Amino acid sequence: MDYTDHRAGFIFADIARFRVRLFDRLLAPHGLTTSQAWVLAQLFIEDNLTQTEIAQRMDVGTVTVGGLIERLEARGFVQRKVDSVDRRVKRVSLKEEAKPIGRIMTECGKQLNEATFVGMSPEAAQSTMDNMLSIRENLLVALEGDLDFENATDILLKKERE
Amino acid sequence: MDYTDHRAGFIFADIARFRVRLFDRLLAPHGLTTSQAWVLAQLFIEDNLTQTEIAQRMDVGTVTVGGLIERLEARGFVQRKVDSVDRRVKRVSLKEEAKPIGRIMTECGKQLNEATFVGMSPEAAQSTMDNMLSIRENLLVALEGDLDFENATDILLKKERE
DNA sequence: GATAATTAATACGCAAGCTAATTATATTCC
DNA sequence: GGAATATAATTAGCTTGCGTATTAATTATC
Repeated sequence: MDYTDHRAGFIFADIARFRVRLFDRLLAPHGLTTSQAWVLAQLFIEDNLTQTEIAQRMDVGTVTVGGLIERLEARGFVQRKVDSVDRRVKRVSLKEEAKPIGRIMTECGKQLNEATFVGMSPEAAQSTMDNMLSIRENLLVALEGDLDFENATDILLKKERE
Repeated sequence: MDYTDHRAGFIFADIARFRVRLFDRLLAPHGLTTSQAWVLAQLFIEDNLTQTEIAQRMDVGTVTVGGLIERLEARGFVQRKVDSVDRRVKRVSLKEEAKPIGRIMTECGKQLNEATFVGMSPEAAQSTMDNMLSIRENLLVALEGDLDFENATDILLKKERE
């Protein structure tokens, strides 16, 4: 399939959806979803973060993070405490119950990655990831670049005039 | 970043999310969302499909497709008619109002792909898409393969016993 | 020191994706 | 022919993600 093919665009979405489906399956026995595990992963990297900090690191809205943490709190994995200095912020910290989850998440991630790269050489897998990283940066630039996209309708009209 | 890095997993999700955000922005002036455009794309390829057929082609549940088509119908882009032979099925067809949307979608997709592959050689872009296609197939196999994943907890316990 | 602007979190609503359960129709198998 | 099975679509409920507006608290400005 040519990479400019319009169907190519859906491959990115498909892969993400399929990976979430698989990871959800792997995590379900432990009462976790993919996104919730993602939040926990942030806290394993650095604990006691603000909700806004977590949202920034995940490139997601504060509202979304708020909901995720609410469910994680209900399941007893994390706790929220109002910051003593700035009473607007709530700091999220891992509870003891969450500690064993870390290794499970790592193991599930490993299995998912194995399934993802089946039949590919380590070199091919690595170069794909490198390119994916570039693509991610490109998209971030496009998103922050205040949408320098030209209106599609305008372009079409212009073409017709030619 | 090493491709076995656990953060690598989030790149797939990030790219998909970012691309949807951008595509939604491009389509918003035309009253369409990314997923709705995806449905229309199926109908441009072949019109008068069953909801189940659309769901199969999109690798999505029939419920999701039902909702998407309901909104597309409300916007006047498609219509649903009960099949004359089998009254259980509803056939979805494009209305005249949807026809001009086709070229707009193509143009938006082109812009999105350009933003995606900025700074990459056509060869790199093509090989990335080839690899992505393999990955997509791998994940489909894993999904349909009735979950041959071993329970992560069991694996961890086994390792501890060693 | 009061007022304005900023910031953190939340409430609310929409769209999308999933599962499970329901309804209506077809098909298959005694 | 009639019961069991299968299929198409829908309903209802959950999680996630986004946008906008609101509330509470802090910081900046005059």
